[in-house]
Amino acid sequence: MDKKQVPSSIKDQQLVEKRRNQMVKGAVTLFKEKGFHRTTTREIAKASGFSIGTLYEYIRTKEDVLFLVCDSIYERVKERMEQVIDMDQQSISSLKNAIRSYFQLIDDMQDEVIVMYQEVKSLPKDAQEYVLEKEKDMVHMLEMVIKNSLPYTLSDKEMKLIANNIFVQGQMWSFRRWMLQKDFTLDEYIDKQLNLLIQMLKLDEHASEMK
Amino acid sequence: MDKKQVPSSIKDQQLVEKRRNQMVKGAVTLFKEKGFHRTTTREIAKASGFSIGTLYEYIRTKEDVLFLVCDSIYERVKERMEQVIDMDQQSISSLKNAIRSYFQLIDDMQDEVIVMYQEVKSLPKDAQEYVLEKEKDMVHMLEMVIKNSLPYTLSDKEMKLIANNIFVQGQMWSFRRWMLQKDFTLDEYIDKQLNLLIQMLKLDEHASEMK
Amino acid sequence: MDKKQVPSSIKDQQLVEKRRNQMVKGAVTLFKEKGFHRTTTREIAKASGFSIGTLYEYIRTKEDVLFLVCDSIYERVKERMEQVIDMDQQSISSLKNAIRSYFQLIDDMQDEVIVMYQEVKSLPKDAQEYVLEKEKDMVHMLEMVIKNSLPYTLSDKEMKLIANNIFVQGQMWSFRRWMLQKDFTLDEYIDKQLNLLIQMLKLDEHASEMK
Amino acid sequence: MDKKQVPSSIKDQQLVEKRRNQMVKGAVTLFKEKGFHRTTTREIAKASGFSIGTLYEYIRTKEDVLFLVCDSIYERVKERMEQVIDMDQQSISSLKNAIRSYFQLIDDMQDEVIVMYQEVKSLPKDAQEYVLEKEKDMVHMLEMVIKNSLPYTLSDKEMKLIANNIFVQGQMWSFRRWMLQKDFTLDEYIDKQLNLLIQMLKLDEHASEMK
DNA sequence: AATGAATGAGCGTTCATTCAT
DNA sequence: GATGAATGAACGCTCATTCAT
Repeated sequence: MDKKQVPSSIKDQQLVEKRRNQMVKGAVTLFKEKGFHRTTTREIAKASGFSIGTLYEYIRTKEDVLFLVCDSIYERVKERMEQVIDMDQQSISSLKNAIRSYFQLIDDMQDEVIVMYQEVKSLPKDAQEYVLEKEKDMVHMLEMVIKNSLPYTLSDKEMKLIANNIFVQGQMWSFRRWMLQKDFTLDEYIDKQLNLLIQMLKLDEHASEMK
Repeated sequence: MDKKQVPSSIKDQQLVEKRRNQMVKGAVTLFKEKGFHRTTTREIAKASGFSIGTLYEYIRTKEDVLFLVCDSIYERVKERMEQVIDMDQQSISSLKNAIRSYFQLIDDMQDEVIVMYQEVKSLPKDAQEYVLEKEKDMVHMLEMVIKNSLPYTLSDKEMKLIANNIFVQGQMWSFRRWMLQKDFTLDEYIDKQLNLLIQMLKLDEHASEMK
Repeated sequence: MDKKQVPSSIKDQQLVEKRRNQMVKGAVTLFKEKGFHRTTTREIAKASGFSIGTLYEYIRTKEDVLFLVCDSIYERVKERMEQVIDMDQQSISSLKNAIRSYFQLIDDMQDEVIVMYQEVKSLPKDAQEYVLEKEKDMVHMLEMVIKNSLPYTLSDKEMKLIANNIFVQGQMWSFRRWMLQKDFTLDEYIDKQLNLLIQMLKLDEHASEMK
Repeated sequence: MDKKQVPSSIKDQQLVEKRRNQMVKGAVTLFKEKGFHRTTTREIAKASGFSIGTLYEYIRTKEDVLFLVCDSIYERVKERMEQVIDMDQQSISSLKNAIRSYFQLIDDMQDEVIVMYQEVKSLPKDAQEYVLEKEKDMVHMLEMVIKNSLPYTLSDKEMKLIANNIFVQGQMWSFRRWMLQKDFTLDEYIDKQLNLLIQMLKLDEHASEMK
């Protein structure tokens, strides 16, 4: 549950931060293109703008790079979700806005989402658990948004299920792009998914009442 | 769209078939355990019950094995879907049955679904497209089922979206098992997803009318 | 105490034997010239007459090569000692012959002795113990020879000490060659060491009596 | 034969001396534990209490450290031998005392002896020769002690041989500790070796006469 | 004089693939 | 048709050394 640390032999923490950002940026592109396993450490180093030796001053193993990438993605997703999701608001439109924002966020970070999606399983067990924990947090955020926006209550299980559905529908936009993105624009996709959601939650009727 | 061919240097087609079945059976287990990249051709040969030399009489590259595996999985999934999904029936309960069957099928083939899910991207581009085409077929089957079962019509796009949602909800049961399978039994999961679907499609009211 | 086994992925045991002999032969020369650490696996492969890939079909790690080298040296030394040392004979001249043979053997295998001497400590702990055990056996052989040849008895400790002294004096001929071999010919060295030994054991007086 | 110099870019000779002492002290411990090759320059720097950059201000190469270590060990051994060995005394007991002191000295410096023993061969050729020269000096000291203590004369070659034997018997106490030190206490070892020596030199009879 | 980030040649090892038997 | 020994390109990683600060 604690912030998992990847040790570095460099002392200057600011530099570590900076170099790792370069690294993650370079690695995401590569991982997206060829996957984690087909990407070599030398390629990562090159894409990051430094030598293989320098790369290894900031990580211990290739898997550390993957962890850093995953961690950074989640961090950024979570950060943006927090900015965008107002969990106090209690209205259908705030729910819609939150979900719309989440979908837009996923669209923004398509490459990252795809990488995460396909490569988490290449992480060592403990890193995998750490990352999964973060995913739970994010699903939980969606859960809260729905809960607070509904004019009625749902069982915990139902909440959980719906949150998972939405969460996966977001990711689906990225990893099933070959199927979806030639038939839908992002806005279309969002609108249609929201409509279905609204129907599912029977919010259309209430909407008139509340609005 | 044609049946993609993996060439073999062995003439006897029956033997080729037989050996490849052994191969797929052995490989699935290995891929499931350690993923495609961490599995060696020697391990595949051993698990298949023949030597590395023999393995290469029936395939050209390691990726051929992956293709064979993916192809076989899709074939089996599709086959079972065809058995189970009656696309002529026009009723809510037949819709429910179809989807229930699909979810059960996914539960049955969890390991295979995960392998497919995580390794398709390791396939060469052309094999990837071939396999994706099969996935489209399967989504299309779901689409047809819904279409035929609805007492009203939906736009093609909506149909497609709903079919994709259901399709992914099925897969989600496998690849998000760490999140879902400790909170839900399979039946619970199916029931709740079906309820949500029914609500979403506003079939609950019609249900009384129709049945 | 068991014959420690280095596993090979090659099945044909005769071939394994043959290849490992090539390997040991090539490696000894290299290790003598540059030491274990400065010798690369590629150099070993080349000196053995096969590719790096083939090398690794017959061993697991570089340290295995060192172990094979050490083991083979001890095996050969021991074998020759057994041939040469007649432990039943009870006479001063048989003692002399035995020790003379041992010294000649060491001279023959100078390179090997030096390698063993300098590199055992690079072996993994368990291999080290195994090899040391063999050394004990050899010292023990010397002990027996002395014991059987003496017309009087010595305490076990004294026997052990003398055997160790002789054993090390043998090795000394190799690893202090820079000091000894420009002042002594082998025969001179042997004669003088034997004389000292005879005096030490007070065998010169008895000699007249016995002979 | 000259004092071999390791150049430093630092001018202040006192500082050079001081830093190199730190360096040697740190390095001996490390070499003892893991050998020269398995010890990294970073570890040496750390154990010496300064940074890797600073380390390289006082040496040119890693091998320089090894040379400094070997040199320092020999210096200390020689120094102590000089303190302890009275080369003017002419008696058996002074011979015994000298050799006893030498053995005790070796016991004191076991780790250092082992380091020296196993790593000299890693020194560059010229440094090796320089160090070997020092060893010759030490053997020569033993030679002188024996020569002066004997009531009769021996040929130079015999002297040399005996001195070498004693020298190596000393070292043997360290590098064959696994064999000797569980069977002998240091005093036992010394006593027994001395007895054998006395017998070898036929000093037991003379002893009564002289003393 | 001291630091430590950067470098890259070079290491040990793996494994997909080939081909003589 | 089956075997498995042989190959070598390529990988992940290390570490002695340099040099700007």
